[in-house]
Amino acid sequence: MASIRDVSKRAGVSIATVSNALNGQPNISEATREKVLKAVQELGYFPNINARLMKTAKTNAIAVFYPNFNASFYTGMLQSMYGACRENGYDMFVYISKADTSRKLVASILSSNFDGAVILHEKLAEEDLPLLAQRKVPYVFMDKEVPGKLMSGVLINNFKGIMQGLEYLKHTGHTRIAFMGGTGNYDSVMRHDAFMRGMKKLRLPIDPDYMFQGYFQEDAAYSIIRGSATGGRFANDKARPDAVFCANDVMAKGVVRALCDIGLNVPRDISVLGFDDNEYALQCAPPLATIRYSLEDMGRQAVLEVLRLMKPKAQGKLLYIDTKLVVRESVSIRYEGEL
Amino acid sequence: MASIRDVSKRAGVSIATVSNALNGQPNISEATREKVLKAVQELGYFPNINARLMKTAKTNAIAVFYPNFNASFYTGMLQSMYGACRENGYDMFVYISKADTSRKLVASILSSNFDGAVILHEKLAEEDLPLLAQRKVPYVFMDKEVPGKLMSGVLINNFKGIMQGLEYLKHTGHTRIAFMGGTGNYDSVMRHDAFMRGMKKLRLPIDPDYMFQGYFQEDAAYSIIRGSATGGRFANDKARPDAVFCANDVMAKGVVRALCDIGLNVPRDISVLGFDDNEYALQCAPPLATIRYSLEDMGRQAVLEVLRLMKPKAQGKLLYIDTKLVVRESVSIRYEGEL
DNA sequence: TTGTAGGCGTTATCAG
DNA sequence: CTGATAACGCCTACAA
Repeated sequence: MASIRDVSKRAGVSIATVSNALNGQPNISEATREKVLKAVQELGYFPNINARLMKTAKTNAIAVFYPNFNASFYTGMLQSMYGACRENGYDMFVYISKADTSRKLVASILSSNFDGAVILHEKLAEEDLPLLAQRKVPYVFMDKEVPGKLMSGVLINNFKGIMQGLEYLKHTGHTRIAFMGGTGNYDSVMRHDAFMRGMKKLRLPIDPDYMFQGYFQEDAAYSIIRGSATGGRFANDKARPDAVFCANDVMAKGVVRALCDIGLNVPRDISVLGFDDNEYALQCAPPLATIRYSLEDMGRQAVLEVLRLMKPKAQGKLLYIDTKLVVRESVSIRYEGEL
Repeated sequence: MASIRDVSKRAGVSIATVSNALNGQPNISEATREKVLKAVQELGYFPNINARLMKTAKTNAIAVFYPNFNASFYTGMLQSMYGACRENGYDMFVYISKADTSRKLVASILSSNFDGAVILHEKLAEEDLPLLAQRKVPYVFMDKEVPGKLMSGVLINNFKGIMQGLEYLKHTGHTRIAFMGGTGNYDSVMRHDAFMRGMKKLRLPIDPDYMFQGYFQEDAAYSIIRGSATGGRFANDKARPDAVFCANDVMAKGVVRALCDIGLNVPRDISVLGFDDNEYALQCAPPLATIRYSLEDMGRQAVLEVLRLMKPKAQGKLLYIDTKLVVRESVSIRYEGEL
C-alpha cells in the first residue's frame, strides 16, 4: 500500500510538501500541488487512517453501540439517528459487539474510532465509564442516568408514563392494580420503581401478591397468569385485581391472551394496560391501551445531543423523552371518576 | 489518556516489558507481570488502537457497508450476518456512509478498520475496486460479479429466478408477457437482462410496448399502468398482455392495484408475477405469485465467505443464491400445458 | 528476564 | 514556498 513517502519520491518533493498539498494548505504553488496530485493518482494513494488518527482525532463518524439487531423494533430508531447524522455531515456506524463483560465492551468501544458515540448496552457497567471518559469524546447513553462533562443521557420518562397510566386507571375506577414487570435493563428498573412510588402517591394499595416478573417476554407473562389461575388468584372474583399494568406491550399481549384462556373478559372482568405502544398493542384483542413515546425522537435527540457535546464548552445533561397515554379498549370504565 | 509509557514508569519497568507482559509473552516473571497489571489497573490503561493497528492489523471485526436503514426489509439479513459473525468470534459493524461518490465511499472504507468486509453499495464503482484491494483484506460484494484474489460475490441467481417465472407463465398458457423493470442496482440490470434472454430462449415474443420502467417503486408502477390504460394499451382486450412480470413485489403491488382500478380482474383478465417474496406479496389482492430467495441465507453466506477468504490461500469466487417459484392466486391457468 | 532502539505513516513545527 | 525533523503510541528484534 503506497505511503506518503512513495508519493513524495514520485513527485520529487518532500514528505511534508505532500502532506501540505493534500491537506489544502494555502502556501503551496499550483505547480507542485499538481505534481503531487498526479503522483497520488498514479499510485492510488490513500492516507493511512491509523497513522493519521495518531495525530489528529477527527473521523467524521458517529458510532452507535448496540447489542443486536433482534428487535426489528429498533430499525426506526437507527433510521432517525442516521437522518440526524447525515443532516450534519456525519457518517454513522452501528457496532454490535459480542462482548459478554463490561470490560470487553469497553475494549471494543475504545478500539473503535469515532467523534462521538451513542451507547445503549446493558453490559456496560457504570464503574467503567471513567475508562471511556479518558478519550475526550462525547458519549450519550440511552439507559443510564450519568451526566458528566462529556456524557449525557437520553431516557424515556418512565415515571411520567407510569403515573399517566396509574392516574388513568384510578380515575376509571381501578384500585387493586397488579404490575407485570420486566428485567435486565434500565427501563425495567425504572418502571418498577415508578409503579411503587406512583401507587403510594395515589394512595393505592400495593399487594405483593400482585407484583409479577414477566422478563419482558410474552410467553413468560402468559405462563404466570395461567399459572396463578390454577392457584386461584385470578379465578377467584374476590382475589382478582381490577387491572394489570404491564411494563411493556409484549407482556401485555401475553397477559391478555392468558386472561382470555382462563375465561375472563378483558376489559369487563379485568383491565390491561401496556407500555411502549408498538405493533403488539394492536395485536391484542381487544386493542391495548398503553403508554406511548417515540423511539424515532429518542434516536434523533441522542445524536443531536452528541453533536451538541462536541461544541467547545458544552456540559452533559439528562434529557427525558415525553410519554403519552393512549386510550384503547383494554381498559374499562368502572365508574365515572374526576379527571 | 494513559500511554504505555505511563504504565512503564508507574510499574518501574521498561516499555518493552509492559508490552510483553500485556501481550502474554511467556518470558516474563510473575512478579513483574503483576506489577504491570497493577499499574494498568490503577491508570485505567487501554492500548491506543491506532498505534497498535499501525503494527498489527487485527481488529476482530467484520464490517458491513450499506447505504441506509430505510429498508426494514434488510433487518433480517443484518441479523443473520451478525449471527454468523458471532458464531465465529467476530464483532460486526454496519457502516452507513453519506458518500455520494465512489471515491468518497472508498475513502470511508479505507478509513475504517476491519478484518474483512461485506459491501452492498450502488455507489461503489468497479474501477475503484483496485484501491480497496491495496489493503490485503477480504471483501465480499453483494451486487457485483467481480471475483479477485481476495474478493468474492454473493448474488441472487436472478437468471434462474426469471426463468422459473417465465417457464411457469408459459406453461400456464401466457405468451404475451410484459415486464415491469426496476433501476439503480445490480439486480435491476440482471433481471431485465434475464427477461430478455429468457423470452428468447422460450421463443416468446418481446414487445417493446410491454417493457416498462417502474423504478422499483409502487407508485411509479401504479402510474404507468393507469397511464397506459388511458392510452388504451391495457383497456383494449386485444392489445393487452397476458401477464405482467414485475422485477420486485413492491411494483407488483402497484400493478395489481392499478389493474384493479382500471376495472380488470387479476388473474382472470391478466396475471401478475412478482420477485422477492416479501411482505408486499401478501398485501396484494389476490396474493401474489412470486420468486423467492432467502436474504437471511444471503447475509450468512456473505459473512462465511469473508471468513473463508481469510484462510491462507483462499481464492475469490462467485456464489449464487438459489431462487424458487412461489405459486399464488395472482397467476391464472389459461390452459393446461405440459410441465 | 529485562531494556534499548528503530520503525510504522502521519502531521506539525520551524528553519531555510 | 519547501524541506528536515520531531513527535504520536505501540511492537519487536536484538542486546545486555
